[in-house]
Amino acid sequence: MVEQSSKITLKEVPLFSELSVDDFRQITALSNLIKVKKNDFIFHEGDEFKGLFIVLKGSVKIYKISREGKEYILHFITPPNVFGDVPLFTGGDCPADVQALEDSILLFVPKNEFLNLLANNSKLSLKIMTGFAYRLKSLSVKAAELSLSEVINRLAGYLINEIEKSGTANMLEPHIKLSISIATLASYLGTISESISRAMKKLRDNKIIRMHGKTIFIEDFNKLKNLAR
Amino acid sequence: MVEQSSKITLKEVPLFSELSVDDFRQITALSNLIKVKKNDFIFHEGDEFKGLFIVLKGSVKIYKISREGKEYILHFITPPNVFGDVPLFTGGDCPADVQALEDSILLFVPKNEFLNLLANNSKLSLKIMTGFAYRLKSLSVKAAELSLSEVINRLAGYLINEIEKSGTANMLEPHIKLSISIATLASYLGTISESISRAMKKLRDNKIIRMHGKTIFIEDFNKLKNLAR
DNA sequence: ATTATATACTGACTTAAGTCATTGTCATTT
DNA sequence: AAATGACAATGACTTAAGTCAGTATATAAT
Repeated sequence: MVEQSSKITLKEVPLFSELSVDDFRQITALSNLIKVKKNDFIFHEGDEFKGLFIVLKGSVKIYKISREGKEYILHFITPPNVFGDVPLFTGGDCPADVQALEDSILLFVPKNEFLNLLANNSKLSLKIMTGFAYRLKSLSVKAAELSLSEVINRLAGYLINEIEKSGTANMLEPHIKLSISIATLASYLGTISESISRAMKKLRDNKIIRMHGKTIFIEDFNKLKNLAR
Repeated sequence: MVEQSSKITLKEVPLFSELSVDDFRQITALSNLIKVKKNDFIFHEGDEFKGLFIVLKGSVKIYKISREGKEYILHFITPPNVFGDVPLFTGGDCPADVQALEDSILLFVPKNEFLNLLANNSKLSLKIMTGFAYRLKSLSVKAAELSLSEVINRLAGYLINEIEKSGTANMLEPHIKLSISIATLASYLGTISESISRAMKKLRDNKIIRMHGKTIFIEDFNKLKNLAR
């Protein structure tokens, strides 16, 4: 998920690919590039909402934090995707925390600029709607899995997804490189690192996966799919 | 949540309130009214996606079901709201199950009709985006709560929300009428009816709520808020 | 009113997964 | 090569919440 970290130029941001020359000039004039280091916070839940961000390089996590400090990661955002767009429409303050998972470059677009752009650009609207729709779909699955599936099933689901993104799904031995720590993966799957360790061990013991460092080889894709439902 | 079941006419559907006379005529010509009885299924996960629905009267639940038959309710939809709009943008089949919670009247709009309408109507786009944004926000909270909070905290959060919707939040004793069964509420909160019964009992024992049949009176709003975080 | 059927509540028990503490394994620096 | 620090794995134990079974209380039907 974090591997595609090559830098993207503004013109390559799909969200902006259909803008008129004038609109594009306006956006570049009013937006600004923000460089953040690994673990830097972009904003916190409850902060005043000022505008949206596009990830050009690196990756960030969008997450909620409990009173006791436990975190649940809603989304990982990688280039060339957007975050901080929801409050454009709902109003209110920042609804979650955002932190950089690695050194990253973001483009910040002030909310009013973006809304003006949106009013006159149906293609931009369609992109926002489509992005929202995909996120709703993935969040729906995540929420349902938290309620209906056990840790090992959620882990299996995550691995299947990553395999599909990796393009190795049809190879003899599909594989992925884990680009995040076990603890981060645990936060994303709504559990703790120990439970992920134990679930991974079960998958290894049952000859469903094999691990070489951070690389996970899928030895039995069917069994894994079956676990993921 | 289900109490506002008075029937809404097509002109009163906010989604359509800004349509031109021509567009409105077109929509009414190509859409159709569907009457469903309590417990009727509107569609199932995996069914071919044909278009979206607007709830004019009654209410439906959007839910996912596990292999073992346990259900998790993602949303309740009441008038004048929409469902089945996500696949318009993501493509693919119906992503969840939908069942009527009571006798209901729905308006069905075929997907291509709606997409045509959308292409020439920026106000309609804005409404869709806003609806998506609110749903993303509420689903984010639901998912995070499943991971970070216990049953009693999620129940407290639900009660707070219902109280706020009821308009009795500032009365001496805020109250709501539970319009759904304990089992349905449990599915919405990602648990089972027994656990909701026990959580309710705890709230009663601690003098946070009092119950008269289906009506719940909040005796200590602050304590309830504190439980909900 | 009386029975029937749903829904809700309660207790006893089990289990998945969390907590805590310890040890093991890397990767980086000196 | 040794040492440091971060991350990962494992074992022992606890706990929230699930399962199962039985009872009580509604709501509806005769």
